[in-house]
Amino acid sequence: MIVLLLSLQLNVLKMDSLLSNIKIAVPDKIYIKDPESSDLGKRIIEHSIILIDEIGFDSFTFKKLGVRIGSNESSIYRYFESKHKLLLYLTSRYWAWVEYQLVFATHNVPDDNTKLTKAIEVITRTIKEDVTFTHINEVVLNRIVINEYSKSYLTKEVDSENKEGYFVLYKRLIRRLSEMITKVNKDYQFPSSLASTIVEGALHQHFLKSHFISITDCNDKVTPTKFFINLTQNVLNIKTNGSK
Amino acid sequence: MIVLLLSLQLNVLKMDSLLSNIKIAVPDKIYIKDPESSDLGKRIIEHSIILIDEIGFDSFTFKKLGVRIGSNESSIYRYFESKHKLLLYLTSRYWAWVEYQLVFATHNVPDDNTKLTKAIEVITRTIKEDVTFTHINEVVLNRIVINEYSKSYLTKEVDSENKEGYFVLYKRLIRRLSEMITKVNKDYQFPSSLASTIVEGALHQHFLKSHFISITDCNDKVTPTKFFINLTQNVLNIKTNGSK
DNA sequence: AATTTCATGATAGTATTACTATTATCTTTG
DNA sequence: CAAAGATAATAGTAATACTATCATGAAATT
Repeated sequence: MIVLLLSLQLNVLKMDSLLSNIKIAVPDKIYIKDPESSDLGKRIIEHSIILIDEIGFDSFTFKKLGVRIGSNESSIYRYFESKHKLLLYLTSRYWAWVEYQLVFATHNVPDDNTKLTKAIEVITRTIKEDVTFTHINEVVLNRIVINEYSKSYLTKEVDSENKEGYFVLYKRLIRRLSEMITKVNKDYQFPSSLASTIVEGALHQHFLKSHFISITDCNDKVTPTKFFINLTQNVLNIKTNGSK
Repeated sequence: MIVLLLSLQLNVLKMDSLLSNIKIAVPDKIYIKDPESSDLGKRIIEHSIILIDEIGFDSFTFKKLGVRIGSNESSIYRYFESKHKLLLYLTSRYWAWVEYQLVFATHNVPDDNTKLTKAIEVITRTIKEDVTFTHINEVVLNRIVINEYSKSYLTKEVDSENKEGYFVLYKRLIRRLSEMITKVNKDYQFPSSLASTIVEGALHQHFLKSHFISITDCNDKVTPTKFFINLTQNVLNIKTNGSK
């Protein structure tokens, strides 16, 4: 596992203490050659995100990406053995980034309930701006996750790929949320299912508000965040106090 | 729209009254030629369900299906213009079947809360036996929906296909559930989002309990049904009375 | 300065997919 | 019995998802 530094605007000290806690990493078997290790690799990541967003993962090919970045199909294959692995890589980085944001937003928050609420906010919000100034555009990557993430695990190879560790980031984020739920209400019987429902459900509600508005209440004003915070508060029997 | 009779063991009178209410139908543009209208058509449906379950939708091809049913690839193309349309057809029939079960299980139930609970049971349960004795195996079809349904709408063509009416059955089921939620609690602000979360979330929990057990509490004893009934009761502030 | 290494590029090739088109054959119905 | 309609067989196409080989150019090593 290679530790992957996310360049957020933090001072070094804070970053260090956070990183020692969470170790953001992408399982190294996902790629053949680390795309962060070269200029071409970074261009592959940057433009694959843009291309997949534009034409959809199904129509996306390494050949088209090659044309886009002025490079050769065969060169891209030296980094990723298939477009499926590329998707796995991109979405892993997304979940790693969300986990980082979650740890950052919730550390040093003393009240467990406020902490949970902040966690749900981070997980369910619409990403509006490209926070980091790297080759990865989080706004676009978020759209890809909404539109394509399910395809990365709805395969006949899930079980073997799960064993290889390709979904650790996703699962760890959900487990983190699950633990926060349990801290707020020790007697609640389904913390993991609630957590996985929030993470998956948020993606789904974001999708619905763009394509199936008749089966969601979410829109630009009523956000998935509001829906899931309200839901969680009710499910865990939290008395809403006046404070936001 | 051609009305599609589901051969359940019901007396004709009851069936008539139910059908007049719900009109179970598959949008006819989904297929080129109605597969119910011929023996070959029915074999296509029956064995496509089995084959997709066996090898997964991604590896499924009309050529392989042709070999399986001792027919020719080109003949299958006379019924469906693509395997994507076939998926749309199969899943539409699934949702139509669930809707039918839902209407059947909830009609004449006077108490709104009991009605909602029964509806959630129908939507979230594991299908254990092949109820009908047609060419469609609902147990296997249910597995296909769990593993492949998302792929039918996570495409660049969703909006145009939605306009063509390919997702009406799915949306109508969710709207039906949404209405039941509102009847139980008129003040609840997110009935549609709750309904879509239950339907999608149930599929997801079923998937998780087969492949990612560490992020769900569901298993053979703790069913997705229990989780979602408990969740809904809490979200809608329903006081649990002793009666089951 | 020569050489080895290494990353990338170019080209070719393969099996499969997702179809379309045409023609032949077989079955049903008038 | 003939015509119509359904199905089967065959061929063909462009694209996909790769693999393999060889060339080139730049950087690092000797």
